[in-house]
Amino acid sequence: MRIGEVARQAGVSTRALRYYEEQGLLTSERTPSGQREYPAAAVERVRLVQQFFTAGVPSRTIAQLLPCVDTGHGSPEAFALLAAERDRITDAIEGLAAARDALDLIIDIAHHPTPEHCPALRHPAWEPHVTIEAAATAHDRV
Amino acid sequence: MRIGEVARQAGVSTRALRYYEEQGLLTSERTPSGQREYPAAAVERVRLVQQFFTAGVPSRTIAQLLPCVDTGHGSPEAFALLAAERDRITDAIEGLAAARDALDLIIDIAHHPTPEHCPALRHPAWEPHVTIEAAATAHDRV
DNA sequence: CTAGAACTTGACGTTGACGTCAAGGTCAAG
DNA sequence: CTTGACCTTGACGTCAACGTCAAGTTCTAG
Repeated sequence: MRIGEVARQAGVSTRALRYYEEQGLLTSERTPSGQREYPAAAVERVRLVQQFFTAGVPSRTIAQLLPCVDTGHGSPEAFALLAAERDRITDAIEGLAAARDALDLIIDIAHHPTPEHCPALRHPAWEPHVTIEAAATAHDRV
Repeated sequence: MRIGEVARQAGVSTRALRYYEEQGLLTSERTPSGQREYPAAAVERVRLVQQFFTAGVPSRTIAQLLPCVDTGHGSPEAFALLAAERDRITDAIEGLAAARDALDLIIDIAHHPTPEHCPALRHPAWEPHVTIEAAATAHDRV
């Protein structure tokens, strides 16, 4: 496979694939003319890399994790790195869940015309004069 | 409260607070000499903003959400925005969970010296020659 | 009154994962 | 052989959420 096909099947840009290679996340053979040639497994590889990027893992860290994926074992340092990333992701999930709960609360309040039945959010609420200005500005923008 | 105290209590930098104000996420009174003066509720406000940033909500979107938080109700567009962000966060959580599961699987494999008992991950694995190079490079770095 | 901590605006720097344009070489079809 | 899709390297642009420095003003403690 050449780069365009991998990009299509993995759903990323060719620029991204060259960037991955530059960062040591992906390798390629070269044809005599210099074009990159990938095995079919490259598509799955790219999807895995994308998954890590989505999880907020930086490329340098991914480059350290991938050998463990390939060999199926790792040094103690790599193992610690794996665990640290896992914990970091767990924390990130909790942060996201908290934010979603906050949004759900806001949605719930906004869904009922009488907001005073839920003082939990209104207690630390903002000053009224601020609200009015901000609401007006937002109304112009939305 | 002045800006330094809010920053300390909220656990952010003063630069961040000025940035929030610049982006319309935070307002302040001014003393006659021009210094910013915040109510105590500003700390909670900043924490909420931080929570949204953690969830990956950009400042422009937060600026559109906050009026709903303040007033307790929103326009249909704002309501749709709330729901869309909630869904986006839900998807992000799923992505994170998937990445964490992938890491857990890697950790599990790396934890047992015999990786062949789990062909699920090794099937789409990378070419061996790539693995060796990458592992050596990673060993140098880790 | 004076030192120093805290504050102001303004402006440029940083980081990461690419986008995008430039200026070409390569490959398949007709 | 030519056209057009696809590929190459190189280099600069982007965007967001601040960090950081500059140069000056203000508050506070002694």
